[in-house]
Amino acid sequence: MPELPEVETITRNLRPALLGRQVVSVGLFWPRTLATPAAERFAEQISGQRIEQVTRRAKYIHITLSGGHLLIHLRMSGDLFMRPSPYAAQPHDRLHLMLDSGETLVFNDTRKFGRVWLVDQPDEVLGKLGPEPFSVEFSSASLHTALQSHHRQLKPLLLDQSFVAGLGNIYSDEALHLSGLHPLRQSDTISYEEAGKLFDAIRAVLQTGIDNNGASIDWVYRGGSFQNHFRVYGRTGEACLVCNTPIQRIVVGQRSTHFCPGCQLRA
DNA sequence: AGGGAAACCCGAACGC
DNA sequence: TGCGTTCGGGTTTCCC
Repeated sequence: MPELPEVETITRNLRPALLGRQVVSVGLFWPRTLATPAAERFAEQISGQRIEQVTRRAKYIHITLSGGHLLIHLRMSGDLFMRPSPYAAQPHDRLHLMLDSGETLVFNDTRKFGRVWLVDQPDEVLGKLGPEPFSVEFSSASLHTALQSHHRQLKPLLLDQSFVAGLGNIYSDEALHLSGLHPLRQSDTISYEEAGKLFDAIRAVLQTGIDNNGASIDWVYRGGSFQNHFRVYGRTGEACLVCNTPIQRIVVGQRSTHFCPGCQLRA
């Protein structure tokens, strides 16, 4: 389930194989993968375009083309990788982009949640995203202000991509534990000092994830090792690494939430 | 405005 | 063993 560190890793790995290449042709095996535009026009619109930039914004992979922008969201089970052409479609392959390099960019997605956009303006897709966690716009002070401006539980707020962009279920749980904050705390009760701890924790868990090439969870994304550093995620009933209290699992906003009742007081 | 639920999906895990 | 059921995960959309 690619979150920011996993997407960062995938983007970094793909960039050298994509930069400067031209899209020769397209294979589309699950039309609903295309969020926009219409499937029948996608191939003709993207063919012949050159890849000028490969970056990441939140959990989106942003491929700047000579005449547009390709945005890819892997959602739960999506994966993106290069294979030598010609490449016969494998189970769960949704989209192939054949490049002039003799390689094919493969979008494989078991659960069909992933989406691809081809737009003129990236903001059509990225416009509502909140601050990038590592940007200068995101600071201890801005986080505190933003927390004060809502009356919401911390966990769902961290998952809200318009609040801060890129945190998923795993990294939210990890950040809350690292900062010692209960997932059900109301955002407007967070002090300036606590906001500072949360800010540091968000950056720390994401950076550790990136340093470990992301986390290998499920059978989908592989390669990273951050799962070996989880403090609470998936450790229900196991001892907290800080205070030995058994990690508890609750459901918040339909999402499984892991926390330590010893370190993360609800007060 | 916030929160709950459903929808989109499928393989793994579980229950019998 | 084999079947049916439940679950999880990111995001959007709808409803209260």
